[in-house]
Amino acid sequence: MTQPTDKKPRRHRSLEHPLDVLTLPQQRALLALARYRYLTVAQMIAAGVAKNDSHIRADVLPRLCDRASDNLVKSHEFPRFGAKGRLPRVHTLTKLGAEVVADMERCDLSEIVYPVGGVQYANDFDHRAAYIDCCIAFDAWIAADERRDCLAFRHHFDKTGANRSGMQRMRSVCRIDLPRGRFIVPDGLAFFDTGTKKRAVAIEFHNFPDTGRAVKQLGGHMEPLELDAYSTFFGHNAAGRVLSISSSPELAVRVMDRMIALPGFRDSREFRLMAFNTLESVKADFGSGWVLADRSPAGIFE
DNA sequence: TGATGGAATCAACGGTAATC
DNA sequence: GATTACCGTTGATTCCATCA
Repeated sequence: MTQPTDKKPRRHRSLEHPLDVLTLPQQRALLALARYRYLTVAQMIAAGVAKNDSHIRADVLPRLCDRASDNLVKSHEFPRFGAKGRLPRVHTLTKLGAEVVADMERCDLSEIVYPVGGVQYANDFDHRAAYIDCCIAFDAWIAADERRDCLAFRHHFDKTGANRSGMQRMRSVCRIDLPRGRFIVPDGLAFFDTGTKKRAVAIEFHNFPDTGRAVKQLGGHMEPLELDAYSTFFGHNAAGRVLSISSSPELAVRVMDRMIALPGFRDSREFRLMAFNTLESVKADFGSGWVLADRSPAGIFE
């Protein structure tokens, strides 16, 4: 750490200064948090909040989350460390932050989702952070072509109802009810327009080395695909798809090989509705690199 | 088993440009 | 000229992996 010097201290806008004016990066940070719920500084850069991490840490976030009482953003530091150094801080909107975003978007506060209970996913950090990386990449792909449009996007960590027994039990907004009381909760549900056709997709991200677990998870999508449950969910009449994203190319290969080895899968309708990719490829360009289990092009994003 | 390097984040500082 | 926003650099911190 650098030692204090006798030089004049660097000046920043006082945290006591009223929040009358938000800078553009601060506005972008609030909108990004409303979109993705949980963001690290690196993810804020990916989401276009600013180009430099130190700028976000030193100039953007302090005025949003280091105030005495009227913070718009809450930061959470995890007590544990990851395999490659410490885990980054995660930022979320506060209720006041959600109110500011609702005012910026000219919408009702109920339309702005923010985590009421704060950040509670230290054990799930890698999975959720990677999933949010995918969401940011998806939005970047949408924004890259004006003909594309995201019509709806739901995340598994968004809940409705109350966290207590009662008339409205808490449930994920991604829950898809199936016959005989069964249900499935994909990591994400998206409905978008590629510019040439509309697609309804369920997104699953795999970051565990346990291939069997990923295959079992994907196996749970067979019935919803057969029933076109994802398209029906969004009121769409074409076949729904499943997007399987693996944390590494090696895991993706193992998952595809295990899936294609399932009896009857290769000749099923669901085979053509399940596409595979890697996190690295998706972050580089969400719309490319998708293949079916036999490595043939999936053709979903054309 | 201890030393060392790699990887990643964070904090502090300085430079530049825009605005008043 | 002072203030502020934005960006880049540097060093500290922490853990894990590797090697002698």
